[in-house]
Amino acid sequence: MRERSVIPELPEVETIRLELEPWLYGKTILGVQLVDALPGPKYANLERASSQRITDVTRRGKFLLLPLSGGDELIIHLGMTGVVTPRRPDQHLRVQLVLDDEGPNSILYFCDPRRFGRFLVVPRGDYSNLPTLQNMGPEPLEGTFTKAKFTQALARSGTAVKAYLLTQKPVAGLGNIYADEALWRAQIHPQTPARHVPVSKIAALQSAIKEVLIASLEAQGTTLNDYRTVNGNVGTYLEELNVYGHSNEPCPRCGVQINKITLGGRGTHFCPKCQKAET
DNA sequence: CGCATTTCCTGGTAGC
DNA sequence: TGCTACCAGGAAATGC
Repeated sequence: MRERSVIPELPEVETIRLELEPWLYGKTILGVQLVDALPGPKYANLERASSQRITDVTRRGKFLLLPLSGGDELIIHLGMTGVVTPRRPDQHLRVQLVLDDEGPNSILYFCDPRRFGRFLVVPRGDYSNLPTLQNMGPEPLEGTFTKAKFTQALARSGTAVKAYLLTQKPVAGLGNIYADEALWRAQIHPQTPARHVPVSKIAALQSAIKEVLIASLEAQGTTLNDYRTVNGNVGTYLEELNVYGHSNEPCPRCGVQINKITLGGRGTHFCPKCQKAET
């Protein structure tokens, strides 16, 4: 297990899931403690995890879902800065899970400097207190992400397509980085109302989303800052980003300067020439 | 109900 | 150097 600094979207969460699986699968939780965090909805029912066995390590969008043997489910969302690690962090420790494991991996630490993450227990499959998970669209890399469903979802919203992608409703797992990258690939202006995305470009957007996520998964995600103390691998997709973080640099496709605007309160990067507004 | 805006939170950094 | 001000953003809450 490693620590890493990312803003976790689907590729980063899946990379983390792949590392967690061999560690956590089948382990029993012996105890759980909240540390430097107040009880509340972000840590709901955590005490229930104790004495249950982790029967699977799965993911839905950006949520890690760990079904437990007693009929519950442990849900971990990393937010912006959440880290799951067997190494005790120096600060910002929020939760520790004691596992029936010997040696250096016997405690799982959840560290979360900005406190945007969540670490809670629900009855298995009961997402009524997690509306984003409850209303989440299809997994982008599974067969359920069809052109027909995607077209219908886009038609339902007049919101700017970038902001709509971030709701997780048309498709799961996109965050600020990959939404910008996918729209650039498909040559769609981020401000275009979702239902005005030309029919001729919907398939391109669907493909772009899959391509960007697959390429990032292969690179083990994007690591945004230059942690020098990290041991272990660091996602390298940062080098392959075309627009995110590239404002005022030339568009790799046409050479025109990349613009940065605020959309839905989020930094949004696009090429004003390749990505024409549809209004 | 639909959509836009604000809130949460703190490390990093720009500017003085 | 040390201070202030501001920026980053996933999801939920709030506002209209």
